[in-house]
Amino acid sequence: MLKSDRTRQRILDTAAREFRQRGYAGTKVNDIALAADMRAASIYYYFESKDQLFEEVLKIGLTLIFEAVRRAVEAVPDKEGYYTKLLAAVEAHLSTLHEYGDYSSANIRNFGQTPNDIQERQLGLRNAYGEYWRELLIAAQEAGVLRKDINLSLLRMYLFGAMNWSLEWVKPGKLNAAGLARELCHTLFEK
Amino acid sequence: MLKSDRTRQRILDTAAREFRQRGYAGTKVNDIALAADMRAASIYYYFESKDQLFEEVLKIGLTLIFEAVRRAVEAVPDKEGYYTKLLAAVEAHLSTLHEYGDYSSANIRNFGQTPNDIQERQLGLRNAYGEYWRELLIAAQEAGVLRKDINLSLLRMYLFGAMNWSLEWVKPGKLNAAGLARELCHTLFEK
DNA sequence: GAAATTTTCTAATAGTATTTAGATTTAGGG
DNA sequence: CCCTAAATCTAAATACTATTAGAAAATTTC
Repeated sequence: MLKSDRTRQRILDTAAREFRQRGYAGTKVNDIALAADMRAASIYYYFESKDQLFEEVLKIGLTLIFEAVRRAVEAVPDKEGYYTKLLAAVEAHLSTLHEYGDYSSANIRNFGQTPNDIQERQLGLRNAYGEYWRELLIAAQEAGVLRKDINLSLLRMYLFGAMNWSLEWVKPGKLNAAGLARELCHTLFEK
Repeated sequence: MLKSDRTRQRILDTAAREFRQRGYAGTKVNDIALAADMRAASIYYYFESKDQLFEEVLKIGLTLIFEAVRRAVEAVPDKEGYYTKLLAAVEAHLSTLHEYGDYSSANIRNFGQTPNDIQERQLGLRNAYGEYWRELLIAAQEAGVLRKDINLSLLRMYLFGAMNWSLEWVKPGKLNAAGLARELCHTLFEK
């Protein structure tokens, strides 16, 4: 790996941490630079503006989760059924959410306070992820894992809320994604 | 009501809206002032600093919900049982959350990015609200409304997440708190 | 190991933010 | 109406912030 790529990655990691903790406007380019052990001007060698760096962090936060969930669901053999698929999806979402907690949290915490033009460029990805879950839940309901009288749109929103909120209360390093996922699915779905 | 009190309230309402939309650091005293139809300096007649104004908004956001939930639960006659009490609590949380959406959302969105000294002064209230729910859920479980094998700490966190996330997806003016509460309780609890 | 390229730094610019001081206006009671 | 106190404003002090230009240092290439 090129040095340049490692530096770029270090800036992104540091920026994610700062954006998570201090918010979009509360994070100063200088904070990121000092925490990454360089001067503010050097950031501009890798990113054309603070906004572009922020957008990149947002995108990574969601992309990592989406890909992990998709992989996890596809890895479940069809014969295992939809309860197992849902469990895998929830566990993948939770474990990636926390493994890349600075990116995910930077995204979740700040999205609603992000300038409109940035929000709009992120919407495609967001909607795609929502759509992926929508279809997963429909399939699960058709397979009998969810009662027919459950409102899937609501269920999906409740599920996102429950999962994402874990960033606010799970103590760092204390994550047991499998356990959390098992309990959540146990509460929400029927085997 | 005194003019002075109305102006103070107008500043608070405007500040809550701005803090919700732009975050703690992203909100400028001048933004609040202009949106409230005055000059920035006038804010300082009512609040000693931006921080103090922000703290006040945070506190209101949580206090209103706590009080509404407590009242709602107490209004349920004991003979109705704990499913009804839980339903009342969820509905009160949701409807207050949205009725004072700027305050609640300012609190929920920004708490994690708030400077430490402010966070610490808010913790008492937060913990008290958490404790209130903890006891409510314990009582419900003992009454048989929640299975004995459900982990109540987790359930409480999932419940908070599901409820609070609604601020991010319920369209303004489209809230049906009773419906949302019914569906959420239907999914999480057993009658 | 010298030249070329990449990376990082120092220093300056131009624009904004919070907060204070003190002047000015507004509102209400007598 | 006038006087006082409350409320608001203008203007300025002081301190930050994102970004750029161009020099300096480090790294890579030959």
